[in-house]
Amino acid sequence: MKEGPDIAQIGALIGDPARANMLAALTGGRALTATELAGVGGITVQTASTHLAKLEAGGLLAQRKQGRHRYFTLADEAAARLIESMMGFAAGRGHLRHQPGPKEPALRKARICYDHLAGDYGVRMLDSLIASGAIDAVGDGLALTEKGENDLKCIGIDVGDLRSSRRPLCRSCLDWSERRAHLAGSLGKALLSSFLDKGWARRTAESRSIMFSPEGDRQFLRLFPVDA
Amino acid sequence: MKEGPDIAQIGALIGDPARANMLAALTGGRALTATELAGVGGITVQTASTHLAKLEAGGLLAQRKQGRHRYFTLADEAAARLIESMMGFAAGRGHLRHQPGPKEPALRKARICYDHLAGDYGVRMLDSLIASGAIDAVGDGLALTEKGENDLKCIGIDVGDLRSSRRPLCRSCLDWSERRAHLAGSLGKALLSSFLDKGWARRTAESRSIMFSPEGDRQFLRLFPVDA
DNA sequence: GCGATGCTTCGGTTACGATCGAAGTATGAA
DNA sequence: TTCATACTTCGATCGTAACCGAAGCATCGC
Repeated sequence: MKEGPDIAQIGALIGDPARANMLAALTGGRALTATELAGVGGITVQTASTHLAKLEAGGLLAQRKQGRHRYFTLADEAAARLIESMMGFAAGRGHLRHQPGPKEPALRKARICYDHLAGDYGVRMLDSLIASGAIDAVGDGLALTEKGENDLKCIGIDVGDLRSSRRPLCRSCLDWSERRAHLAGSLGKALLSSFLDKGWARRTAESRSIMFSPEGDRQFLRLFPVDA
Repeated sequence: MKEGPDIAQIGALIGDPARANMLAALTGGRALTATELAGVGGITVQTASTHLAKLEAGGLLAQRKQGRHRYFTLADEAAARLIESMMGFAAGRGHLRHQPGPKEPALRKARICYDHLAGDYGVRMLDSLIASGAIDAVGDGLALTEKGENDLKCIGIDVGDLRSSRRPLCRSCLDWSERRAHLAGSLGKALLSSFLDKGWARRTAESRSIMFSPEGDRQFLRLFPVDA
């Protein structure tokens, strides 16, 4: 007389309105912080925190700690498909909205994140490096390929030097405006430095935004094309 | 600032353990009565009744009243897929069992239901008629085709006579042992009558079971093959 | 070091809904 | 008709979990 309880567990997780709103907001594929998700759910951060812990324990969410933020995403492809199939079933009734992100366009386009490039351009750069085979995305990590090492040498970056530091060469960093990964690590730092050195871009005094010159813009877009 | 509430509603419906057990039991595709579902859920019939009403209102279940029973099934293909995708997601954890049905083998094989054939043979007959194109299953209803009319004439059933009565020619009737549909209506009655007339089968005195003779059995199985 | 921010944990309140007993309705059988 | 079965509705109880205020960590920026 024993039953299959797990379907009830999953259902109950999704069944709370606040949690459902959070999950729906995450189907956009972008990572959101606990505070943002609290807003989405219409609850306080304390309550959101307990909800998020339950969702994570239930295998629906994954979190990624970054500084003092915690970025939450749907756990995996399967979780996303489950949520979407439920939204599909509920079609004909209520809808849902998104909630973009950032404020200043300049910050959104390109800015500094510790020591590397973030924003639209940062995301674009990593996407392009992966697409060209310069970087392998293995699971959550990033690895420079032999081809990538050669490509970088062509634009004046000697990876050998970077390897000597004990800091990781490539690290993936979650972008707070794009909510997708960009390149961090010593290589990310080196790339941004090279852009600044070449005069393609400069830091602004008061803000974190990076201003690309017209020529720098052209070079950057040529070097890191997006085809998709 | 408005959200998409329905996913939470669906989740909450599935999220209750008793309801989840009922839904899981119904993924077998067979219809179950409220009392049986109460047993499945480990609750009393009163509680089950309210649960079933909610599930029906939520679009997950459909019910079919038959005599003093109410047979519940998953509402449709979409509902079944949703439940199964949730069970798939919850895979690796709890399982579920089935709960067959009937008692006496003779009743299970063939019995009378008002005036037509029920049980394994009744279900088999309808399946075969549909497979051969004699009957079209359109939605919940059944319709005799031209081919079917000719086929029936060959075995001595004149459909013209049956049409003259105001009783529906074909009706689908839910089978309490097989939990699948068999053929009722005036055609169902006529078919059973012809079996009895031919001496293929006879009613038993004390029970509702129908006893097929060895020869009748052979003829019936030849006439209504199952290929799948 | 300091204060500010982002998030979690703790404690206590509150509300919702699952549950069942009892009574009511519908159908079938005798 | 009367009784039995299958199910629903009503009413009341009770447990669980959502919720928030306050306090506790952790991290960042200075």
